[in-house]
Amino acid sequence: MSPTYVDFLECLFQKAAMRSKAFNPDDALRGALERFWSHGYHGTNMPELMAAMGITRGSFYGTFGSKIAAFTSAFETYLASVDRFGRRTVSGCAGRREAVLQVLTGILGLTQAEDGWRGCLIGNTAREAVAREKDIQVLLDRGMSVLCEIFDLALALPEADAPDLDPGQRTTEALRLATFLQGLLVASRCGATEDDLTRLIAREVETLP
Amino acid sequence: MSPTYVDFLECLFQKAAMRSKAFNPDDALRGALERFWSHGYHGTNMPELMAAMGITRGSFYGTFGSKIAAFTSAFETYLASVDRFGRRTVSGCAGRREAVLQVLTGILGLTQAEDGWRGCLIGNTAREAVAREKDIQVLLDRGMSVLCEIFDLALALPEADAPDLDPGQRTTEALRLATFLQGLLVASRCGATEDDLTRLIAREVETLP
DNA sequence: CCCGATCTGTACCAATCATTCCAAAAAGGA
DNA sequence: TCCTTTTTGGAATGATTGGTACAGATCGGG
Repeated sequence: MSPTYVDFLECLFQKAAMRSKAFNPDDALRGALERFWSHGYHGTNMPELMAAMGITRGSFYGTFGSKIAAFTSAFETYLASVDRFGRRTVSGCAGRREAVLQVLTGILGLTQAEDGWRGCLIGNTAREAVAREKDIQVLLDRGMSVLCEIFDLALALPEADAPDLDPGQRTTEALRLATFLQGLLVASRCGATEDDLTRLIAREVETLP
Repeated sequence: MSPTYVDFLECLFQKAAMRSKAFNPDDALRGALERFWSHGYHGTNMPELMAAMGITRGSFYGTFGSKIAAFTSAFETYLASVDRFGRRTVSGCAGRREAVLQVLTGILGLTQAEDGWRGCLIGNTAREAVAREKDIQVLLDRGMSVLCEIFDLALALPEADAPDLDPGQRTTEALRLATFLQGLLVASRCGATEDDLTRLIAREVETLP
């Protein structure tokens, strides 16, 4: 009997007695994200990175390949999380003002760990030398798009006593809010107090069309 | 005749046959600023820095002492320039809306060199690891204050068809504008087009109280 | 002219960078 | 238990970091 497609599939999926990994790559990636987020790409060296990931050299290079590759993966994880977080936040709100308020304070809250030093990984990376790399540039553009999309979703909610926004208006406002959010995170590292930030957000929500 | 105060002054100012420097320290500092501005602190190594300053190792360490000291001086230069630039811009405007528009577009213009990569040295530094240094933190706070002060000055101008702002209102609005400006510069590195930025600024000026 | 300070360039320092190699140890699958 | 894979950790890679030391060339002031 000649070998069949089933035999081929057997070969395709054969794991050949592979020992299961002792660490969870997703957990390790979350550790990497935590570190890159609070200390940046250049501010993280390999010993620190691998300590944050809970693995050693061999496992790191065997699984992730290089520092920049690990960063890219961690960045993707970050974007996916922000996206989920934003959508969940918006879906829990009734009106557009409330949604914008919740998203702004929510993301600002995410960034306040470590004495407000984490900031937003997108904005942080945008200022780093590594952002000159073309691959990273693509990630940054995607990051800003994710933020804009979330605000766009928030602005699509109806608001009592105010007419709905048309798509063009929404796009501009969404970009403005994403931009403002990035500014907030810079301000938080330049002496702005918690009170300042709250006041700025409130003012922003009030003047929303 | 006993030595007099004049003799002391002579000693005080005596240069002891010191040969005048062949380079202008201010020019060198401007070169350092140019480099730090576009490439950041960690993105600039000593050969690159000294090349940008137009001097060699001996002169550098003899005059500026260390990389971080040179950065600090360059940062001061930047703050002084922004301060002068902002005040001059405001003083050339009649109304508060015009002044804010001119300052925003003016500073944004400063930052657009090198394919928009320079950004604002204040915001750039805030995202770098070196910002954890206490001395640098002080500079950052001062930087944000300078920006706020300029916007405060702009907002103090009268505007036809709108009541003057009280000082408290001015302070909040100034912080908001400085924050927004920092966000603009992040956005400009994350795929926002020239047109986007112009639209954002216009929207900001329109909704000014 | 001459003394001393500045400039130039090279060689060197120890530390750190990301990365590779390897051998021994540990552990899961059969 | 045996085999294979993964993990571990030390050693070493070559490149680069900021900083120092020092020679000789250069030049300005007295």
